[in-house]
Amino acid sequence: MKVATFNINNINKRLDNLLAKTEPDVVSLQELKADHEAFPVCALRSLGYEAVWQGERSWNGVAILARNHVPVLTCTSLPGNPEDHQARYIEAAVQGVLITSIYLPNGNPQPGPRFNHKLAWFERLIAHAAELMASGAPVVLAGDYNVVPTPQDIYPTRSLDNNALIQPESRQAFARLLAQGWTDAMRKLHPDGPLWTFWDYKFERWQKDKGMRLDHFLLSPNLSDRLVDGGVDRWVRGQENASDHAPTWIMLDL
DNA sequence: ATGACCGCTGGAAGCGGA
Repeated sequence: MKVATFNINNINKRLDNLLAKTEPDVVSLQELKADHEAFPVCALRSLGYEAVWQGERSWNGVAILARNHVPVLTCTSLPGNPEDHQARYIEAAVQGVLITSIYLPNGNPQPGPRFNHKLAWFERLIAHAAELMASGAPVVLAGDYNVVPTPQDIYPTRSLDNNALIQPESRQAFARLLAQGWTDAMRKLHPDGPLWTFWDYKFERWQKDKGMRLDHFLLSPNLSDRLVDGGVDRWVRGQENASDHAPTWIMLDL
């Protein structure tokens, strides 16, 4: 089973290049930037994908696609705060594997209320992940975590010292999540070196290959030894009208 | 770095993103 995660930065602007070459079995999408009714159901179906999604006007939006299968929806929001109506979490089962699409709040500027919101959201994710772990189900926690887990996951710079993505609190939250027993799939496959999944639109970051690793796959213990391959489809970031993220994928031998 | 990008809304700049 090939699973991809992709912050697409508006699904209706980038449908053409979404699934063309890599043919993943499951896709976790973030930043649909589409109202619930504007989700391109028919276009995706013509490409062979069924979907579950949570849309939102203007911002956010998450989806899970499956090729030749209908994802079995289990959750359309992260438990723990009934007042949180942003579309940042969806969860579904595909062929017996529980898949998420996580779009964790960015948290800038830091410090401030937005950063506090990010950390609070992270706590809810940690609590929900603990329940998923305890269930014993095979789980892939896929998504855009908006966290640079370690210094090796970002190009050398001091200009982002105050950025929410690299703060100790953000990194500690990610580490606490991992400590439940999850495996950081991409780092397991590629222990050393850059694994950028995002390059800022500004300042020629793509041309200079100054990126960061924000999109992650966390695997439950019963899936970690099923992991056989994974990578970043960097070529997608180099296309015209690209998202500022590149699709990231793993292969599980089930 | 006092940062030049992109997409959103509304119909101009301002916000959010990371």
